[in-house]
Amino acid sequence: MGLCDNGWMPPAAFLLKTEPSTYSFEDLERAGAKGATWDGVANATALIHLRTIKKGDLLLIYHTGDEKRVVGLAECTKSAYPDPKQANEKLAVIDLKAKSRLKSPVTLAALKSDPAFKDWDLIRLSRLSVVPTPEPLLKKILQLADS
DNA sequence: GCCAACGTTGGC
DNA sequence: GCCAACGTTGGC
Repeated sequence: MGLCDNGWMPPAAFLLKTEPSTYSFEDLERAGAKGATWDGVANATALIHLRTIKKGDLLLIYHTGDEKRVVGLAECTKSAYPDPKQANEKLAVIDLKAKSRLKSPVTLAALKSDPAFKDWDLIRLSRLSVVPTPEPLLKKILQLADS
């Protein structure tokens, strides 16, 4: 007997990176309740993480480039599935909708300056675009965002 | 299967 | 604009 026989899993959290000039949190907000499909993830490691994202998981949206900061929260509305626009079965996407903008965005600099985050993949693997986010770190980020 | 060359991401 | 830190590709 496993502990998850009914298929329920507590919501996990992930950070998703995006270049805001390509697709921003504001774009996701404009998509409203119907949300959007998060596609374009091609990196093998990022895809492994993306495929573990389930409906109901919390998503931190991070802007790369000039901003380099966590700007908003979103929620997965459809667990990972093969990209319908791609022939390659390995490519996966999720659906998501915006939840809320962070009161005060959390900068990469702020995260780097806090030793609690030093082993986190966002810091360790700067090119990873889908970053699993352990609960304690999620809590810290949400605290920093409200301050 | 190794590795040199090249391409990409994203921070600096 | 540069480059570190990857990942990918293709010749051998």
